[in-house]
Amino acid sequence: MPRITKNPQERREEILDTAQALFGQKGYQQTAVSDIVKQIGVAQGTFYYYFKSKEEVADAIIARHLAHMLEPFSKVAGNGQWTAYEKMKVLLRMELSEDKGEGHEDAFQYLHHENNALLHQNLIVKMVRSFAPLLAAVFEQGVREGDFNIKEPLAVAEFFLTGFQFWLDSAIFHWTDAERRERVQSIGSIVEALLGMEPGMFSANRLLPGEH
Amino acid sequence: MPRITKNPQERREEILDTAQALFGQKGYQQTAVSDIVKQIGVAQGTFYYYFKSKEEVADAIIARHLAHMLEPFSKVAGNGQWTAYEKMKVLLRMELSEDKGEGHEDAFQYLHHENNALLHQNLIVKMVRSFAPLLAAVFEQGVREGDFNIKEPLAVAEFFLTGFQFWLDSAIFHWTDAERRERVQSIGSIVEALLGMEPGMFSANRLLPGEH
Amino acid sequence: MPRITKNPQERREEILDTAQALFGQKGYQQTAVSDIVKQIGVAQGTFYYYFKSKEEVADAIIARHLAHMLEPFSKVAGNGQWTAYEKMKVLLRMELSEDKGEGHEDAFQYLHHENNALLHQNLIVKMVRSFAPLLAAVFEQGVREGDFNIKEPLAVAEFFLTGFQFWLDSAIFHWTDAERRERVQSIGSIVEALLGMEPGMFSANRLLPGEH
Amino acid sequence: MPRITKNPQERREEILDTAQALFGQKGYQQTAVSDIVKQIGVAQGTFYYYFKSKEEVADAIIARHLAHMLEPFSKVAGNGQWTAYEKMKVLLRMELSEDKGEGHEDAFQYLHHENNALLHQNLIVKMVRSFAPLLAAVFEQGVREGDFNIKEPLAVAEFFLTGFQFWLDSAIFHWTDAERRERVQSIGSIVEALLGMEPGMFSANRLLPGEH
DNA sequence: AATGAATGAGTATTCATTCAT
DNA sequence: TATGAATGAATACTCATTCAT
Repeated sequence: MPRITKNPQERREEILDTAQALFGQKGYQQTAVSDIVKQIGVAQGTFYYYFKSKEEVADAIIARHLAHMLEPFSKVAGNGQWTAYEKMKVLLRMELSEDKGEGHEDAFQYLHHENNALLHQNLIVKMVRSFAPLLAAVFEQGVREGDFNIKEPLAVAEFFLTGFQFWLDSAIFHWTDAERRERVQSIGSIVEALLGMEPGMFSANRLLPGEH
Repeated sequence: MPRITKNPQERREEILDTAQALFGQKGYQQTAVSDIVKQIGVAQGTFYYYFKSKEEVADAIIARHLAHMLEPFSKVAGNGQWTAYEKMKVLLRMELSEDKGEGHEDAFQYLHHENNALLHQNLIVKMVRSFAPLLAAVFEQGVREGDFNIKEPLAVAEFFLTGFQFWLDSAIFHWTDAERRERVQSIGSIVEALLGMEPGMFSANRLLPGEH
Repeated sequence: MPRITKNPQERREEILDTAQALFGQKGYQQTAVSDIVKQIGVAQGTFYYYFKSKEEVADAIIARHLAHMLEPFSKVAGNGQWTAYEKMKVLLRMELSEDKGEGHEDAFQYLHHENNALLHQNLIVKMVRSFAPLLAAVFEQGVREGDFNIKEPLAVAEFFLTGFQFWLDSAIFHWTDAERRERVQSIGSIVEALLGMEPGMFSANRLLPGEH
Repeated sequence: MPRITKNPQERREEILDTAQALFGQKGYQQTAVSDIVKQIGVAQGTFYYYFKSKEEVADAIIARHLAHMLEPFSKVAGNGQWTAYEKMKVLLRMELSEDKGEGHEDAFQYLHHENNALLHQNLIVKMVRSFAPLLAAVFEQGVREGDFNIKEPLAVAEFFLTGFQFWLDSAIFHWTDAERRERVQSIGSIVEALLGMEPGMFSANRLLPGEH
């Protein structure tokens, strides 16, 4: 009831953050707009002052998420110092680690709610489309450096990202923890094959935490 | 109003067929149970006499679809005469051909309705889970025959099926026809890499229609 | 909560009656569908089982109302015994009397709620369109009988009904009771003029209650 | 964002003009206050600085419209030179002509949007109330001049204006163009009857464009 | 085996209006 | 004069499912 005016930027983020949290707890469909505004303590209309629809919020969250993921990925992929082989090791480690850094694992858990499958699928599609060109460039670098042996780097990048993201997604495949771990163990040799490398270059013990 | 009694088997199929047709026209969510029964000309209650829920119908349709696809796949994979290399060529051709045989292309178009993404995702997951062991056996055969060079056949089979099914799905990736065709062209060399084969063994002209 | 099944005819009327009563108390727009079903004691869905929308209910009420009014009107207009002059006297008396018979004055009060102006306007338009041909036939009869002198009976009938219904409608013109009474007094001489009659044939004391 | 200060008179008119234009395009109810201010390029608050409510704007537009119509009407009705018969001919011609002069036909088209029926009805009621006394005076003049034969000139004026305005309104009666034209043809003889004149004095060819 | 009337939970969205600045 | 962020009330409609017959 008391009218609290905020910096529009701030208010927008506030709505985004709250929506994201609730989507994670109850799923997108199950979260009512009224849930969101009640939690923030603003009027229903305020929500619609900032976003045209509930869907637009979901899109904005995904876009934000995508940007968050793209940044470190492109930093590594575009690094001028490293060899392609080193980049791949880093990228794989990044993607495979459960812990994405300081608290981010919570921030994006919302996608793993089983009611968010569609949202999730859309995110993966967008990721593949935006990461693939960067990854293809790394592949090409690797070919020039003599470590990779590969034709059609862009197609392979897309195929790999697609398989990687969907296959290892427990929310999609309903893997148990053990099942997922087994599959993570196999990723190394799949990458080696796809990139035409010597076996063992991406052996699990070189990829998983604890290695250096 | 006229009460028409039918053979239960027949009535069940009638509901399944009608539901499938409508899912294809409007999508699963957008198809109301009332749409289905109205089209058939029976009462709402009749629907629930045969199925516990709308979801059960979707599951039944998917199961039916899965069975339809599994049959030719396992026939090829389990064939005692062919080499693994021959089997792979046939399987790839089967999956890549737009025309899945006698009229079936229509029967399963329903999955390509953009509102059926979730149904579609579920089908792919089930396909991967049931096809992978068969495909892995073919891989192992190929290794024994000296044509394939591969470790962890089951993991590779799963990974490949996942990538293949999701990546080439226009309803999921929103590919244009041209975009999809490009990607189909690249599949051959991806398979060669994954199976550790000589380049060119699965070149597009050996896979696509017209080759023998 | 107890499920009470009724004869569909009966249930339909029940909804219509309740809606009409509420429209009269609060106006069409101000009456929520939930108000209607709560009053009856059925579920929201029951309403929509019988009517596609709230508007359809309003239309049905108006149609019913129109039928109720058309019946006595056409009985008089089509009577084989009376002269046109006698018919006109009876019709004018009917329309001018506040009391439309056995309790009907309540039943159709809903239109006079100021929030029902649009509904009301639609009803008048429909009335004019359906009464005019009957009235024109009476005019023609009067001409044949030598009492009326009139060209273009249909146009005059439409014009007269329109003027009559709108002008004397207190909800539209916001007349006070006194203002309306004055105007009712003048109707007789207007009719005389329109029908080309001798003055005094429809003098107020021949039209209003108390006369015979 | 740039704050543009204008002459208050000007700004007020700007709002009125814009609102009128939008009411004509989408109807009163369908036009949101936000539509109006967006079109002008001012803030929501500015609207409410000039008008207490959306309804007040509608009232102001109608009042303006009424004034525009009243002026020529009263000029003719109050003219000292003409006979009542001449005045009536001019007035009828004015009202029946599709083209109300220099571009005004566009300015008031808004009323003919079918969603403005209520606005329209209100305007007609106000017109009747303000034109009737002027018209009654003309009737009385005609009686004195021996051309009209009429009792109760005010009542007849009100009745005539009401019938005329509602009956010939295509937005209210949903007349087709042809239907409306037929009715316009009949107006002359209705006026003759109401004013107790000789037939033919207001024959269509004396009223419609082309006559002098 | 079939009917069909009845249930009832569930919510995104609009928009006129206010008010602190 | 003007801004624009914030308010908050208000509701028609869908549809999967049930159940008495």
